[in-house]
Amino acid sequence: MLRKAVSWTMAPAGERERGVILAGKGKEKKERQKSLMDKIVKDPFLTDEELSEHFGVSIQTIRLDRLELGIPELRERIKSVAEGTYAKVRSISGKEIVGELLDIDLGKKGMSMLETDDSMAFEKTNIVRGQFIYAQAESLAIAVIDADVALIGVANIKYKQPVRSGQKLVAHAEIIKRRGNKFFVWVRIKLKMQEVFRGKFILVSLDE
Amino acid sequence: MLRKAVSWTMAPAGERERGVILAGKGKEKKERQKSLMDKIVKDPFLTDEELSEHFGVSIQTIRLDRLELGIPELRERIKSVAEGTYAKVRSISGKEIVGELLDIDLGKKGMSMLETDDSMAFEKTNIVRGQFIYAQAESLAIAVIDADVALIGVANIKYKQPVRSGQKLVAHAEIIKRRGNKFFVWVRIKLKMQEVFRGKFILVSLDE
DNA sequence: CTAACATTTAGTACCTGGTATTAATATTAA
DNA sequence: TTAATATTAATACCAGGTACTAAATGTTAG
Repeated sequence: MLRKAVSWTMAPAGERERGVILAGKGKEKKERQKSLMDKIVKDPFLTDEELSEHFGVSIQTIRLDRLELGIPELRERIKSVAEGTYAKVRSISGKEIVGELLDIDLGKKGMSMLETDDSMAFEKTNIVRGQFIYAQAESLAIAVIDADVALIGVANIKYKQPVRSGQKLVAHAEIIKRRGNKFFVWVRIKLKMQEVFRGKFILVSLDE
Repeated sequence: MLRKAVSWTMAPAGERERGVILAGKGKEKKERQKSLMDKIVKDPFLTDEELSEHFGVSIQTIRLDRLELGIPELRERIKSVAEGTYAKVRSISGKEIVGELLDIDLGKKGMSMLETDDSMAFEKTNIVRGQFIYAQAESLAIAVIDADVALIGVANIKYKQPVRSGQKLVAHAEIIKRRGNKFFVWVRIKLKMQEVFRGKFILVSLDE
């Protein structure tokens, strides 16, 4: 309908760049937007009102800026912070066993499966960090000990191949020796037929 | 007026045993509230509307329940999840390093501190799980390598003493040898003056 | 059976922190 | 002056609530 009015909001300054036209006011805008982006990244919990006070402009201007910069509203920002972190935290600190327990023969052996994902890997390479593979092995080793609580004494570990996120790891643990309250457990982790990790754990049962 | 119609949808056959109906109403409420609390704790992102559909009651009932149970509204729940994890998560998965980096001399050595807490320990014994100590060591070893990405090849580890939650661990890492893109790093973790962990990491830089 | 009570539902006004749209007003370069 | 750009304003609307009032519907004791 009123093409004129609409065309204003449809032509964001950052994309126009008609040579030398931009000066004075345009710079203020660019600087504000840069600073705005920065501020919101640092503190996603700021409302448009707080931002408008900080920059000394109207709320509408802040909203236009967010629109042009593609920054979502407060609630969406908070939500994504919450969602992004909710799952991760549970997986690393919530449970006792890392991965899914597939089979267990208490006091003898056990098997678990870990489906790796991006949150476990280095961003650039998609290679899963060692701590997650280690955690799978350690927690399975503890699980096979038929005792209420067990604790690692010594571990001797070898990472044989890098693992990429998305790959499924299957761990086998076997108690190979027992002396009193000390258990010697071998854990091998395979990716398909390839062994990617092996380690020897010496665990100490703390039961009386 | 609409009450009759609603009461139909309130009796989903399987759940209301006619024989026990005498003791009924009060227990239904208590059970629903217990279940509600549980559900919200597990998934804080549920709206009252979704909850009302799940329990087959009106939105108002859900709100009354929340009021009685002291459960805040959706936005407050999300906000507290976001706020609570915003700081923590950066250290465990957002950043590459576990613990706080105290000092670093890139390519030579580094030092980090990890304040252990209950979430890192076995509930019964308060003994910190090995994976967290390991993660501190591994991530520090990676941090001292002056390269964009590094990956663990082999690790030889010894846990010398159990650590209880609440104790502060100080890790020292030192590059002891370098051969091409392979780095040999020693990491020692101490609790006060006592050494609780030592390990040798062989890291491979993936930079071209 | 009925009155008293608990439980549940309905309806309304209001709140925050927005979106989307239209329009008016500065500012400024050419 | 004129046209483009930037800012502000005003309005209608939305989700997901709070707070409150009123009423309908069980439930149960007497």
